[in-house]
Amino acid sequence: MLNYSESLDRTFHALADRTRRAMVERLVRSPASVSELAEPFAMSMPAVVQHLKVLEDAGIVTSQKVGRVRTVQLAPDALAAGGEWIGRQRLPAEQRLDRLAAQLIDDDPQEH
Amino acid sequence: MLNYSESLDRTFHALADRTRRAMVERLVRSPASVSELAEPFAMSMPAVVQHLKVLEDAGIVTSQKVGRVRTVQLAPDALAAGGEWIGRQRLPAEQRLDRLAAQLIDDDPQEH
DNA sequence: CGAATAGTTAAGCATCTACTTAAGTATTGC
DNA sequence: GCAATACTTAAGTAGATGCTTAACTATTCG
Repeated sequence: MLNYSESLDRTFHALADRTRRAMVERLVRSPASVSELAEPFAMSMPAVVQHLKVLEDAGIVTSQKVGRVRTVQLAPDALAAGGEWIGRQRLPAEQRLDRLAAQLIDDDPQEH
Repeated sequence: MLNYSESLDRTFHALADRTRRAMVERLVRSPASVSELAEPFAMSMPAVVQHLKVLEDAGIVTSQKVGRVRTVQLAPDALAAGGEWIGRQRLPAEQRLDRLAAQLIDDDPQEH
């Protein structure tokens, strides 16, 4: 198992490339083959496969090959750790506003 | 102004390094000088300054120099765009669970 | 079987990244 | 003024990254 920091390194590094983000956005809709994922990009097949490897090493996608087709899908909670890390880095001022908002909603649920 | 994709590139790239993430975590507590930020790391001052430049180029921190001291602080909503992008990439299955949870809370606020 | 399809492997290359050391420039305190 | 402090600038380097082309393997279809 990877340590937490290394895992965040890989997650954020994987997301730091627009091609890979576009692949993730596509995979939110449904799983896809490597060719389907390659189709929108003016890029060789090996390049696409290398991007997929980065996503897979980061635990963002999983894949399995059936026959000659590899199907790639988003891992459940793929981006949870990254999202949570970001969520934690809020200025105290913002956190206070968040708590205030949460409290208003809690106190008076029928008003929102 | 940068386009959205380029801005996400920089944000996620900035966060893909544990040294820079540690700096962000430190800055959540309060603004700090370059030397204060450098202190936890076994790294030369120029290396630290280069990391800060990456964070600043990504819009995650801002800084200004007064006298010989440069003070660095987290930008308000520094990570908002990155957090929102991640938030959007949820499998439909997870989104359904989220909506279910939200609905349960809305329907029955005193029960949680 | 033989051709088309889907992906894989290997090698090479320009550029970027995360450092380093060395030398410089403003401030500030004595 | 002069030394200490707090950066800053410049130049260099090993290794990672994002591609490429070429050649290969496995599977499916007619």
